[in-house]
Amino acid sequence: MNLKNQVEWALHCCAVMMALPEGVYLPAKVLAEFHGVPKEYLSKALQALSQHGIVIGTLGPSGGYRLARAPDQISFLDIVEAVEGKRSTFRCEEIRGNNPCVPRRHRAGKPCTVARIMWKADEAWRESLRGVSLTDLAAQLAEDVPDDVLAKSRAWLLERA
Amino acid sequence: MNLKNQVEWALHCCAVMMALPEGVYLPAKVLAEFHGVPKEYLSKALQALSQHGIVIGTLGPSGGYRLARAPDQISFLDIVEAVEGKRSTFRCEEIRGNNPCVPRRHRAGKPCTVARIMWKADEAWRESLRGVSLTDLAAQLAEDVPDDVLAKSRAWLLERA
DNA sequence: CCTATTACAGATATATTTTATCCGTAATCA
DNA sequence: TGATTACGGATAAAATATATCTGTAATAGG
Repeated sequence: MNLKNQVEWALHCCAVMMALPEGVYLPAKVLAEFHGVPKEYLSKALQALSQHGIVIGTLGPSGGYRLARAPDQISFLDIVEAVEGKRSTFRCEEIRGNNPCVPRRHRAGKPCTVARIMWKADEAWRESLRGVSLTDLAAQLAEDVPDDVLAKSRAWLLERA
Repeated sequence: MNLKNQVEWALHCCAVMMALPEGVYLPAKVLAEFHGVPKEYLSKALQALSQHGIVIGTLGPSGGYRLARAPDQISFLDIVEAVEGKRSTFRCEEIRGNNPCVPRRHRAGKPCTVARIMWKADEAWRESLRGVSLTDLAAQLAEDVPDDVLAKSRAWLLERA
């Protein structure tokens, strides 16, 4: 079980887009080159972010993408769910219904006990992601990444925005 | 991103094996029929549980599987990891290394900031699963499942053990 | 000892999902 | 008008999940 690599790409793209001045858009082509990933496929992830209102895409020359709201209003969960979907990682196939001892009428009732436990763990995962905003990420990046790399990257991106 | 259906099967099988008296083994064939799932493929999951020391498999007639330790010593995480593996759901492909502004030498240092956050969420998921034992599951099942279904199921299984 | 039954390991096959790539369209800016 | 961009849909290739099949070794019971 793996998350799509698009999730990683989307997160890094959002991190990068935080550096954009007001009204400036970054083309998918530039984001793809910066991260060394295929442009066409990355575009699908960016479109998913756009459809979920996390980024804004504009057409034409000087078009591209930028964040749709302030970084502190965008959580990791927003981004992950936009790309990966909101469904739980655990699919309950209701195999308890195959128990030869349970009558067919017994359809209703609570969801499966096993599923409830798995879904709760899934919610813990989401809760953890919900608690981290892009602002939090920026703060961590400021600690982790050397200042010159940060500055050079900003310049590189703005040249191409 | 989905967990394997074998995870669901393995959890339900472990739930069922709690009902076994000392020294009694339940064949994969019976577990498969009880849950309405293909025997051959279920066997792979049971073998994974066996390899990880969660169940014990014995050969020959009257052979089969039983839990390797007390139910309160087996967590959901044990079972899930046995079938699904211990690797994080988030694969970091180190795309930060593709940044054209970062020199090649810069290999070392901390793991990627984005990855650390994703791995932390993964750990929250595991922590949640670690906190639920088979005993906890049994308690919940006692509440959720009607007594007669529980009794009939036990009888059905023991007939075939 | 013989036979039926079982777990187990490995090879193979099928289905589904992920990972792309390609193309046409519409919008936008110079 | 022409270059550039996002967007949507179709298609293709690769990886993974979902099985199935085979043979082997161990074991209980006759």
